[in-house]
Amino acid sequence: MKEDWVNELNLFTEPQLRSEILKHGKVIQAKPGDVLIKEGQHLNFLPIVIHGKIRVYQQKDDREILLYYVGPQETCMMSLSAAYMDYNSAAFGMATEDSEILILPAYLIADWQLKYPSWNQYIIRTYKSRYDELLNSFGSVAFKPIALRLKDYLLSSAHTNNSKKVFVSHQTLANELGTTRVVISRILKQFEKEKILKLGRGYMELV
Amino acid sequence: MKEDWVNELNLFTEPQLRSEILKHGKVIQAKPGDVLIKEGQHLNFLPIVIHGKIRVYQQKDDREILLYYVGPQETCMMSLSAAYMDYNSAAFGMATEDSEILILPAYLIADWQLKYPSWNQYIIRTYKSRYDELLNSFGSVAFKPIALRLKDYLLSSAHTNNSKKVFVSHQTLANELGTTRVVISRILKQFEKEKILKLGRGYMELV
DNA sequence: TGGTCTATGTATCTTTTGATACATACTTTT
DNA sequence: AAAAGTATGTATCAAAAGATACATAGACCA
Repeated sequence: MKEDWVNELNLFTEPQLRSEILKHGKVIQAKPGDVLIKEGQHLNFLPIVIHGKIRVYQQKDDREILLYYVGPQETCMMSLSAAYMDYNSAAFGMATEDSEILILPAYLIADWQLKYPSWNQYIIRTYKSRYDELLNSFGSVAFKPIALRLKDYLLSSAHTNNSKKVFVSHQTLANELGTTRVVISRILKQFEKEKILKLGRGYMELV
Repeated sequence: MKEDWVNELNLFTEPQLRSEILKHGKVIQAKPGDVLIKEGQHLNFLPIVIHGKIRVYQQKDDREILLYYVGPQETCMMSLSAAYMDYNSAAFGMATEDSEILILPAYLIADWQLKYPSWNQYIIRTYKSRYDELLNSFGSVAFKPIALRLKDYLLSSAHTNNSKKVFVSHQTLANELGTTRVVISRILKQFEKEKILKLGRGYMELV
């Protein structure tokens, strides 16, 4: 049934808002690796993830660095900014899982902001949590050596998946942290010597 | 006359909002060097700068790094976040000029958000512009060598003041960019050799 | 089974950044 | 003018991070 996904996004309480979303929104599918948003791209829509996950990152030359992931019910800051001003995206957005994404036309957002309190709340919360997240990352990049950021990343990853095993390649870690593969391999090997973890192919196990 | 400062903040159009601000707000004075907000501090107020400037920065050990400046009519993200959740500040706020600051109780903010469109706009714009700013800084810290960030800083500083002369000490530059004085001195001397600028005591002149 | 792709290990060298120490010189205070 | 404080110049050494190159090994495929 068509309303399924509106119900899953049980964020928006006003019936009228829900019907507006139904009316104006489209749902698209994305596969892992699909780049939905490119840096510099002009955005006239707001994506809200229904299922799946989008990785938002910056890129320079052959380096990249993670900004955040957009999970179910969440949306992307870049697009939000674009909706208010006439703005271009400052980052890339790529699906990392099979995803279903609700696409809303940007011009509606400012409107809804005033009309629907639950939408208003949603926008504010998005800004707030993304800002805090970015602030955290900023502090880390500015003050922490890569080895420490790597350790933090692995611990948080293990915690999220509730498993000591983290399945990720060195190259991917490099991309998340904004450095190169060799640097990651070197540090991981050091960690192994310090008995902090054990290395395998395609994964590592924390101890 | 008491309403003077409300009129100067010609951001808020609703008469009722203006009178609420007058009723609940207090104006405080700050001198250069006054630390208004400390990292970790619990915030239950929202500061809006009327005159002057507040420097918002992070600190770790003896290092610090600039997040942004809060100028007239602007407010501080940390406090905004604190107003919605029960949050602590993630940064320091210090006056860098003689400043007049309007202090609003945090509990009013969520209320006003729904009642007054101009307040709503103000909050959203604040989040948006601060977020973009921080994103920019993040990209710089992640990808650019210090020498380049220093050059950017000086150029932007010269542009803002509309003068080729930038009056700032090496130590201050180090604090803005998150590094140490020696590093700055070294790079500046290099710039001088490359005829990019001339150094003086307490200032430098771009060419 | 051989070939290809991906992931990892590692050595070497360079660059960038940081830490420490000390000297010099200008400014402000007493 | 002497003293104290602030700003700058610079040498030396160490650590962190990056660049390049190449080797090995598992995974996957034809």
